[in-house]
Amino acid sequence: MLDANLLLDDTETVVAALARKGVAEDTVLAARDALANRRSVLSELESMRAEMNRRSKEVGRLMAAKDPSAETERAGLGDLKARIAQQETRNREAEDAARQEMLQLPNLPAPEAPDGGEADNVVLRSWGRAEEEFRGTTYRPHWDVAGDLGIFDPERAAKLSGSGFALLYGDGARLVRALGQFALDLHGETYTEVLAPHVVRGQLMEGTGHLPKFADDAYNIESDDLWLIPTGEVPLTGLHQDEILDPEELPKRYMTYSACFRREAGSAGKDTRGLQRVHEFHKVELVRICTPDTVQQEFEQLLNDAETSLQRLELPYRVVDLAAGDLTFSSSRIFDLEVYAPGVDKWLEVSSVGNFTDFQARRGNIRYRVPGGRTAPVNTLNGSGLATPRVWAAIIEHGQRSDGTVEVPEVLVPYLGKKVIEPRG
RNA sequence: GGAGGCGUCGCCUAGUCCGGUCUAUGGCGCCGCACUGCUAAUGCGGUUUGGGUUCAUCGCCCAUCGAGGGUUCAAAUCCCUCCGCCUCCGCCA
Repeated sequence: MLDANLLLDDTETVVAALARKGVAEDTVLAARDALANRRSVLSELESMRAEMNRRSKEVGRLMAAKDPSAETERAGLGDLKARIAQQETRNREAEDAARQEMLQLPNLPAPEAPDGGEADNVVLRSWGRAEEEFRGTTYRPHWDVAGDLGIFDPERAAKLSGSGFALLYGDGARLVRALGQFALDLHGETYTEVLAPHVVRGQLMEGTGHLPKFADDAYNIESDDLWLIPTGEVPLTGLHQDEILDPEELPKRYMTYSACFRREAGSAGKDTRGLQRVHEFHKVELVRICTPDTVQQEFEQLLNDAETSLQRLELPYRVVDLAAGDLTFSSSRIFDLEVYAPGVDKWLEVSSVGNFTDFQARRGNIRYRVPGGRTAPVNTLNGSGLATPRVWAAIIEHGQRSDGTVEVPEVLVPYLGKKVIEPRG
């Protein structure tokens, strides 16, 4: 949620900033007008209530004094009561309208984010072997390698749950668990490990910005009015909803290894082969909650943490600075980490490290006590510490050998219990 | 799933039966000031949250006693629905 006062007092700034995210000026102005209208309706309602409160107390005094005019005064309040009821209806409508408009507005992009859309994303740096070095050698896609090893079975996955689900066996399954364990151990010094529910209230989804606009992307359990989390970000960021935190206890750093559920509505058939895009996967998510004055530093550390995971796994990756028009709804700045997968010959997005400034904090009502005594929204950040399906695919493609076996990165050996994955017997 | 109990401004707590001086009591904690060589103790004052008005302060106004409705001139208090917690029973890993 944007700061209502900023939108009211400095509409031009908001219009200009959101234009970079592709939001039409009319949309912003509509929200501004809805806010202004709500404010004037509420103001009117409040003065009516003030009058009612004053005269009601007077009735009480007159009745206690046995004053005969009490009954007259009491009866005279009926009209005011009716007018207040009408104004309350108007106020409720104005408030709902303003809220709906505000929930539709995305976060402001950071001034430093590049202009333009997806085509204008900037590759900041690369790590590991260059893409060109893989030319001249034939790499098979992970679904072929893993299929032949007998550790990946998309056909039966479809039988169980429909298209877009994964089914892994033996070392394939164990590799997922190894990756999760590896990432948790790697980041355990910095982050508090959390095991949170995978099923949450809509309020939490709204807090992170996944609702109401993107309801079609998430799985909803209607019978209980609950949602399957699309990312561990949702419960971790939601931990402190409606709380006022002591600045002494900030920053808070949490991580969770969780399943993630995504309907991927609208993206069917696009780069979906193998494990590139699945409805359910496992991920270690990193979340930081801090004050605005430390957010930049926390952001850099978070990016560094996400990169460290890939470096330890010896996977070549690049850091992409997303252009304003390609930023997600709730973010102000995002650095994507993309791993090069030689089998599919593509850069796979494996982590999206984002700064959400106070946008999620406003939606989720997460505040801290400013030294002066006032409260202010905190800042939130998150990024994948390790997302298994695409990293899993990259490891299979990089480690494949001519005899069909797969050599895994050294750091995973203790977790997998072996250096080479061989065909399942 | 069933029965019962409970939910008050950081924590504990009074108030709810019987609606109006509740502008929500008291204690603890915390903040400020005074006293004091320092600390402690003591005294005085302040301390829910959100919004509005104001350049800002002070002040004033509105809402807020788990949430949402209802009754009433008036609701912490009466009625309804929901949520959460506790105890017992059932079921179960």
